[in-house]
Amino acid sequence: MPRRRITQADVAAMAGVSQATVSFVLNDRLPAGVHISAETRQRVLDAIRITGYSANPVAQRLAGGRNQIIGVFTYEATFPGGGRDFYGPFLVGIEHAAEQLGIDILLFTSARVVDGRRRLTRDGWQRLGIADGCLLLGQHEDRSELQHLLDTNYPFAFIGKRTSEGGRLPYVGADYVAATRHAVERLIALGHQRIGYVGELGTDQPTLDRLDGYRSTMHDAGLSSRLVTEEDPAATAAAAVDQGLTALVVAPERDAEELYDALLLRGLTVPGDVSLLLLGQPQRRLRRPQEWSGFAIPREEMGARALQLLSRLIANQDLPEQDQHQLLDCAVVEGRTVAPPRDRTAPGDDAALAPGAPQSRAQTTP
Amino acid sequence: MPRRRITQADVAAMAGVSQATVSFVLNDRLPAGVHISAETRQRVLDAIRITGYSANPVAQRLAGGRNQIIGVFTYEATFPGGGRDFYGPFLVGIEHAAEQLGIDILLFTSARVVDGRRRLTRDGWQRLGIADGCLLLGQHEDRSELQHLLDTNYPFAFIGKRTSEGGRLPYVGADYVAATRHAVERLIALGHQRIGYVGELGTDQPTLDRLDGYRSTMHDAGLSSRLVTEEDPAATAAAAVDQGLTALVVAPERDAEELYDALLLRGLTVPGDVSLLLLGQPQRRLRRPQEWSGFAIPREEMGARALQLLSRLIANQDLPEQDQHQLLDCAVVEGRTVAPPRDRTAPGDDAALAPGAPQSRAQTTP
DNA sequence: GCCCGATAATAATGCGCATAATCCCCTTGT
DNA sequence: ACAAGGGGATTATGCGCATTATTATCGGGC
Repeated sequence: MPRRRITQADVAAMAGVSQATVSFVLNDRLPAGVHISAETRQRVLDAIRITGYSANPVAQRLAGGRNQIIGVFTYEATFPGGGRDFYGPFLVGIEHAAEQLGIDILLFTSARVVDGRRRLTRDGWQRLGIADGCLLLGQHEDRSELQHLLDTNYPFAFIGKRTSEGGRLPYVGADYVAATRHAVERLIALGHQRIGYVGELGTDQPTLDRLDGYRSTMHDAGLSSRLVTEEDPAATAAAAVDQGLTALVVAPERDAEELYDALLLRGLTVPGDVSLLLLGQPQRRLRRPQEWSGFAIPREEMGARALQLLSRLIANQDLPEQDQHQLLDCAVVEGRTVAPPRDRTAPGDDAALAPGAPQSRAQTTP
Repeated sequence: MPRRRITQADVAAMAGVSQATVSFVLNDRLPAGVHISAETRQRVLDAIRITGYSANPVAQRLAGGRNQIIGVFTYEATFPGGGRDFYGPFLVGIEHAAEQLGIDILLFTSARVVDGRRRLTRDGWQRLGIADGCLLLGQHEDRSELQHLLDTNYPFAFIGKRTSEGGRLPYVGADYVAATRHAVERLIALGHQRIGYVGELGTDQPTLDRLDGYRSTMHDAGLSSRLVTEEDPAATAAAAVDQGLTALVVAPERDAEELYDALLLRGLTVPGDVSLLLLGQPQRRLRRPQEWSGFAIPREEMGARALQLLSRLIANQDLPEQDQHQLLDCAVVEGRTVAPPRDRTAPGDDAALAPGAPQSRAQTTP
């Protein structure tokens, strides 16, 4: 173990060539007009092996090269509210892909948090430059920040579908439309007709997609959409009762567990009287995630795929459209909160319950 | 938003000074012989504010400065076996502290994995140089790698107690000795006398500390130690029965849940016939962590404290001994797998169960 | 009147690498 | 015999910053 780190100059000296030659051999790319003979090339490679040289990533980067570091930026401040449960799986996927690609991950934890979201201001921009590119995570991205990324041609990719900026934003997302569609179809197949959508009418992409999936599926089935937008779980439960809904698809931003409790309080059983279907996974950890019927976002795979996408963006200049915008399927979660509607069978007819459905109310609590 | 990034030279031009002067003002440190007047200083500061300058971390680092990046290196390959569940909390703590200190985190996911553990070879060393310092995580560190770190005076800190290298290794660990001592005392206070230690006799620090805590506490109480080192859960259960043990303290490397099942298979109830106490937290996620009596390693706090320690190591040259070696207390987990020994009460006397202990075998399964 | 020291700042250098610009030599065509 | 061209490499430059060495000015002490 030498005291001073070995540089290209050291390798060059040993091989009897110039530092530039070493750099050319390493990058295996001859910038038009430069020629290296096979023999020289081999001498350099030998010297590299003998000295155990490896490039200094800092210098590499400063000189305008790549350094195999990819940044991860989360718009949401991760910690308040245990967002780690939600974002963790993405990171796991990212790390997994990084390991395979021989890439290091830089977490931009230093970015200032303003109004509960991280901002990419002044030093933020500079810090991005450490990495070859950056993965962006979270809902509330900032338009001007995006514009800057595009302007500077800095490689980046989103985790989560993005349609703004004229489709110029590369992303790997989850197919909420199809998943929601599938969920609603599942309820319809069981015989439900009065199916409500519980959630707020935001303009974020997941919400738009879920609403799209819900509305179009209901429409195709000749059923009418019923949106329940009450904030309060008790009010939601009341609305469901008033409208005689037999099933609810619930946006994960809503407190599903509290809705469940509110329904029980009103004397309704789940899924006996009302079926509940969760459209995704909430930020908060559920007490018994497996019990909830719904679908699961393939978060680990999204992370891994996003890193791979970004890696290719960095290598190639441009990718075919279908690679830049990837939508992954969500896995169906069977769960125990879905059953045929009561009104199609004799009241109290337990045979109508889904297979394996629990018999007592206490055990049903997901 | 300027197209080209603003450099110290830009700031210098605006303030009508030299680039070096800007650097001096920024670092607020005058290297003996250099003087900056208050007026000039202010002009530079103004220019910095106006231009929105912020340092390029890459250049900073290349020039031998600090760049507010701290590396995290995990010896164990994180993924196989869901180590994320175990290492995740450390990372959460690290991130939390990083956020407060304005530091970015670099995960060395690129380090080659050999024999299931990451190695800090060739390019590993170079890559460490990106960061101001590095946190080391995991059991199986390599002596020669450590030596290199010490030789090169590279700032680092361990998460987890380290006694090798003559106490020259800074760490933040969990106080396994005290926690185990406390656990055993808890059993003794309940009336247990035949208390066994289940686990292998490794030479890793946690094992040594747990054994130390166990042995010394037993000795102090005038009881004799009984080590059960069988690999197989069934064999362990058999040994426990043969020796008439009424309580087992279990190293988390052992499959506690399978031991539990094996005891049930032999007709013993937990905690009715045998109390179980888990000495820490297993890598694998338990089915019902809260049910297990034992103690919890303050992993988030360890991560945070380690980052703070490292940050201070980087800033100051040397720290007082008690700051370099920190042991944090483990939290007692009440759980439901501990009760007074059967032989002190009438057989079948349920009053001997811990308060709130479940009545049926099925529900007792943690 | 001159040297010394303190003050105030600048020029110069190097970190390790990528890359543009340049140079040398040998072959080929005319 | 000489220009043209291309293979084979080198030298030079700059990335943005920290730091060392150097320059310039001014006020006192003798």
